Amino acid sequence: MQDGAGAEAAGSSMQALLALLADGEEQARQLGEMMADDPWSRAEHYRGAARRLQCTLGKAAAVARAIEAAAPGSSRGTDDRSDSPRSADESSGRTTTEVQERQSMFKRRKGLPRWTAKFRVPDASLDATPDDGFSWRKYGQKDILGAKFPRGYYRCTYRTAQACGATKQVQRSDTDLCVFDVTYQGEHTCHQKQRASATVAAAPAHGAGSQSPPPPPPLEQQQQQQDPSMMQLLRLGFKRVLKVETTPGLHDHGIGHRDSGPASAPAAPFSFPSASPFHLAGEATDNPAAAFSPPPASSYFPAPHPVAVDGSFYDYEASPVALMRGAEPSELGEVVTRAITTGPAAFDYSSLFHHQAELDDPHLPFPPFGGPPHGPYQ
DNA sequence: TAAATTTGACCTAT
DNA sequence: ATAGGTCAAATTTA
Repeated sequence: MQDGAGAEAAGSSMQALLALLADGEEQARQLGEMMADDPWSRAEHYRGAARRLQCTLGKAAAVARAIEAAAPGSSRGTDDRSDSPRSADESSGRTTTEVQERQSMFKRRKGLPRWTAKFRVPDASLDATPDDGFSWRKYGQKDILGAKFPRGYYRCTYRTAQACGATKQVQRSDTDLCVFDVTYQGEHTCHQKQRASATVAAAPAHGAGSQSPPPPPPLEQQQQQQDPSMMQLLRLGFKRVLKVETTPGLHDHGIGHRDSGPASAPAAPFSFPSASPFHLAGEATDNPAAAFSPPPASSYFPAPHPVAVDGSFYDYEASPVALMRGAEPSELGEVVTRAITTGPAAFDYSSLFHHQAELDDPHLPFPPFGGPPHGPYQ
């Protein structure tokens, strides 16, 4: 529902925003070319380009905020346009702005942190789904090429109520009916409390919730570095470099990043129930990648870590694994092992994760710092 | 009756 | 053109 006045006002701003974004895109592309053409040139070049890009994106963010303020409700958080009828949309009545809005929305979503987990249910015969204690709402199902089972699409139950953009995709393994590959995207910003008891939904058929908390990521990889918050990073002017791990064949870097600052994320977006129904599984069946995760995840958890429950397991995978699972390398971007911010205060678990950032622009020579370059947004 | 799921159409990216 | 992802009307469930 777009309110007339607001929408109009937003219209021109939107044009400006789009223009700025286009600029940013172009600048990023140029930066990428600079890199490609002259990989040995001095850092100043890149710094300058990065600064420009930063500036542009900062302006874009400002405009976006202005739009948001002018037309509240019309564009909620990550995505929300629940009521724009699509079927009836006069096929041609779409304005280019609408189209672009939609596109940018897609990209925004694409940029959300993404990680994968495997769940095992005790009984393959049941069409059970793993339950991690979070409340999800199924919004779609799709047959996937090459997969025996359809993939289920879920989003946080509180998506509209609390503008929580967390989503997940659940895919039953072709080979092991007890196993489910669950891909999470976006962190929970809602205030729902993760049910600690959640038993792997051995739960009969439907009902049951779903699962998956983005708990502690598998800090595999040996690398450990200080990972200041993104804002800090920006403040440092990209000085501090995150170690990026590239996947064979690729040379652009993806960097896990936190999308919009936890809107109102009070503290840790995720909580770890003292008794999670899952326990990390190192036995990721087929992938050698499992070899990467020697350090028992448990050692990273400050507190009681997941406990095994009726044979279920829960484990995180980093993109390399995903790669092995047949994902498109290009779609994976790279993995960035993020370090732990020692700051006890605002300890954000999400920074522990291996975010699988997916770059929209493969030319981007540096991490997609989605954050506005100017101070802490908000 | 409200909330959740199903399902086919629609949309975007590749 | 195709595959994957999302929407929303219809339907089912609580």
